[in-house]
Amino acid sequence: MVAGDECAEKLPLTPGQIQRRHIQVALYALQPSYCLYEPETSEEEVSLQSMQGKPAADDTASSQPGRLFKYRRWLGHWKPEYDYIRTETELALHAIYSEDISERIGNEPVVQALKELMKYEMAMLVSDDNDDKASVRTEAGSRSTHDNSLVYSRAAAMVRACQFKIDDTLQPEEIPFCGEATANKIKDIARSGTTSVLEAHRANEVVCDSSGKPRADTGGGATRRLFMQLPGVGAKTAKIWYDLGYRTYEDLDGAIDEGDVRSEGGRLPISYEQAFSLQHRADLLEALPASDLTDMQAAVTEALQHVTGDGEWEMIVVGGGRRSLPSHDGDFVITHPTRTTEGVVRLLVQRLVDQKRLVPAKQAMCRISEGRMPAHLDHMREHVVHGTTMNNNNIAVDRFDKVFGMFMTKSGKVRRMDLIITPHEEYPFCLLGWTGSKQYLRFLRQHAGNCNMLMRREGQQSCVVPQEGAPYDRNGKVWWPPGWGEGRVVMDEGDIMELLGVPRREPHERNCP
DNA sequence: AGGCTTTACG
DNA sequence: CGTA
DNA sequence: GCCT
Repeated sequence: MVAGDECAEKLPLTPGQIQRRHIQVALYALQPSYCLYEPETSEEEVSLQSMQGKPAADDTASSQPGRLFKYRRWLGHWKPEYDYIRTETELALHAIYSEDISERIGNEPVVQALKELMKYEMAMLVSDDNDDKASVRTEAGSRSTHDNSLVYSRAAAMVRACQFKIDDTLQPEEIPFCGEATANKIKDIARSGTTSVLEAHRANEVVCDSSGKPRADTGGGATRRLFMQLPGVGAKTAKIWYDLGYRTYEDLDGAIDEGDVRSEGGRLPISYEQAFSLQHRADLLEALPASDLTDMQAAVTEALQHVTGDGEWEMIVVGGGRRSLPSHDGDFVITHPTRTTEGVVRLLVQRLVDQKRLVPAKQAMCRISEGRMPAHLDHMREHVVHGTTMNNNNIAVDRFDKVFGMFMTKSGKVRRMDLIITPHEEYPFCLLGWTGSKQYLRFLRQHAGNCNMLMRREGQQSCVVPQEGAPYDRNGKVWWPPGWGEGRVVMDEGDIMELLGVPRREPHERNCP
């Protein structure tokens, strides 16, 4: 939007523009916690009042106050400042995503159906290796399965937050991210509990798009999704197995028993990691009882104590478990108030394997990644020094040290366990990022204007490391979002949300499916 | 017309 | 290729 | 497929 860009040069700022800046600050926050601060135009003191929603006098030309007012029934309430929210994404962050609520209202069955559709789309996600970027889009505007899974994911989230009971009188404009095609499916589901596309997937049939054309490579959805539930089996492998004619886990068992595996000259391509998952599928597909989480916590704490001689490590459950959902694995963030976390991962893994609590890499999935945040930081500094624009891509990747492995419980069960180790300064950001949900984070990132950061046409970018210094504008002048200043550091997740200009949400309120 | 995470590690 |  |  040309008008909007010019506006940014002049001020006063609209709430939307202000928030875009918070994002810059918070984004470094969000993922690896380093940020390219967007300088420019910021000598003015931004008043809290303007942040609260009074539009700048001249702003109404380029924005449309109240455009989202039609969603008030969905959100369940409305405040004057919402009139100045510009995007569905930002509005979405004002909702609460709690299973309890959608359950009580009666929309949870619709959520589950949409979620199931999303998973089928992910199972269809096999790189159609043919097209170069030029021919990616087929005429009708329908695109990749990834796009479709995004649609379902967002729709499922919107339905979970929806404050009214959905029935078959639903209109497309009533719920964000639900246009005609999605609204029709939702109506089907509300009426009958299912919809044709879903039934086709469940029956392993080829699926048609909204214009009625059969989509290529969409057969076998149910079977492919079944196979994909095994750790180490992705969309590609699932499709290969399906295409070879396997339909059940028992089929795969049989192939192995008969020595019909490819590594022995047979047909079935299966890695030892995948074979391990298949063998222990009963354990791995089970939801974890709380006792397993405490078991993991105790074993890991002991190991940390043993390899560092230090008992002050902090370890907290993240992932679905922290959002009070039953989960199929144990996710933990580990930090230490004073000690360096460098090099701890390897020692930790070694100890856990020695203690027979972690299945060694030779037998099953056990992946260790050592983060490279220092390298990343150097990289950014180099760009700042040279005044060049750094590719924003690097901001989005997670560079924490981590382990993805198979844990043995005391009761002899095999469970997936993820450990993420972070320096103490990064702790709140790491927590937020690993608590999810995935879709909540997508909204957060999109709101943060992830892309805008690299779209600076000119000028320098300042690199700001949280708690090492203040953000600057182009003139070297310090600029902080309202409520923030020199001495204040991010202490918890809520601070990050505040910097991003979105309401604070407890973990159980971030359950976008 | 083009954005929707993104990419390093094993 | 699969992982978060 | 939905949004800007």
